[in-house]
Amino acid sequence: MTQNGAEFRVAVDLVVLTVRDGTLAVLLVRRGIPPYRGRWALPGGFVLPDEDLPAAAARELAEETGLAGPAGHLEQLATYGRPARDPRGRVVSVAYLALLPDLPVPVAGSDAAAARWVPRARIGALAFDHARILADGVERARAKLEYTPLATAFCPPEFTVGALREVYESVWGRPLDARNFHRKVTGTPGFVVPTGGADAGGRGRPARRYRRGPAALLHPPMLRDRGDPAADTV
Amino acid sequence: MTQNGAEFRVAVDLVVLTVRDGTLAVLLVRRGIPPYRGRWALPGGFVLPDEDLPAAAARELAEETGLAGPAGHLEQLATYGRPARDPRGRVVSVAYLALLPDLPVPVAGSDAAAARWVPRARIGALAFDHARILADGVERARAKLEYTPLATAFCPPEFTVGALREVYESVWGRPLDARNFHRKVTGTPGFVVPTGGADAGGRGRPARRYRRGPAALLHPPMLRDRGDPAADTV
DNA sequence: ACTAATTATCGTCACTACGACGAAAATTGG
DNA sequence: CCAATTTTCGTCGTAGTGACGATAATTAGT
Repeated sequence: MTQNGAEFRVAVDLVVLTVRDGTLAVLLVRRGIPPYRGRWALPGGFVLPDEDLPAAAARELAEETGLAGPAGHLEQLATYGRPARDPRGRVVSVAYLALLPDLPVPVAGSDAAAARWVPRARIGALAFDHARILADGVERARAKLEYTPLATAFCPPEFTVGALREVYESVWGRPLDARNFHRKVTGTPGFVVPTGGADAGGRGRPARRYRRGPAALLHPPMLRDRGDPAADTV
Repeated sequence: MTQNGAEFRVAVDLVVLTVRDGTLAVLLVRRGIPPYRGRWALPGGFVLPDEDLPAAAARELAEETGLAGPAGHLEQLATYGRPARDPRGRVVSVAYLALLPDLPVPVAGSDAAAARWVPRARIGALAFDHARILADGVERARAKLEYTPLATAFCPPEFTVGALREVYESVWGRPLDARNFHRKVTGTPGFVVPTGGADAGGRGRPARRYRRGPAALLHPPMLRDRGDPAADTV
């Protein structure tokens, strides 16, 4: 045990995901200052002296998206602290994963430079070790769709089974059978509850609307086939 | 985004688990200095100025157990940073989860005060927020037994199906059917591979010996019933 | 208005996996 | 030699799933 610790700065970085136009998109900001000036990076910033970690993550999320309400989902992802990960010095970054519905288009930088939704397939080099953090975040999201009703965090409060299926397909990167998916979602207790309304205006038969159900875990889980590791277009 | 971060100290704390005598046990140390002097705590310490986080965790684990080799399992758990969690000041702790076979009895403090395996059911109040960290670690271990071959990390290199079942029963806190467990373990591709040897000396029929197989994930997972939330004797 | 295309929803069927349990094999302890 | 114990192999009924057929309810096109 070391008696006295060295001094570090602590940051939070956010992996903010949404589903737009049938693909997984990530919220990125373009850095306006060195290091990595001009490079795309995950939104984030330093933790304030008396600020709790989840509060810091929520604050950064609100600053970057203009969203404050309890919509979506926010959870701690992992912590990254390689000594050389930040050229400014020893910075330990606690990464958070946020899942949001598409609607709240990021208010282009209330603070930082331009913030944009970037489809995951078109992301190039990122600043710092953010590529790794992003990869970990996407994998976490993919895994959690299996055994939690978290996919609903990508949807507005009311949604259709088809919209929920689009979330799964976008995040997992593979098509699902609409009929089996419908059976699974409506048959798993507590996953979704019907609101009574219907969703007119679409092309085909109007779909019933649902809200997120009370279940915290899906039983049994909805397993993705890992036999054929999804063609992951990075 | 905040321009300059405040200064923090960064620690690693370890949730070290093993299975002894059919129960889950946790490695604890008795604090020799304030704060919480005399209280039991998770082993841990400050990260060195140029040390990577996994390296710090591995170092503390080696210091506390005398174990250096690649036996067992070590993974990052979560990070705890409540402003008031340490009376000495702002300390952010990155917790790691370690799973070890029973054999390496902790060398009673090469550095800290007494280190001991404590059965989980007999743990009282812990220092800092270590009770919460421990609870998170146990839940992580429980969950990972479902979909990974991680239970083998609690076993020596060669083990029997019965020993592996004891691990599951100890960690989950509920009995499993020996016949169905045997079918599942030997039938899941890559979970375990037979070594050819047998385990004489026990009471009943000698059991075949196995090694950990190449699989990283179990397909399909071995789900614990969550219907009846394990009588968790805390 | 009628038809084609489209999407949602309901059903069927075969197969896998699992829980509950029987039974045989192979040992130790008395 | 017998009882107890533990391992290992089977059996049976049921739940869950993938593949896919069929029907319902709408929009787009002619």
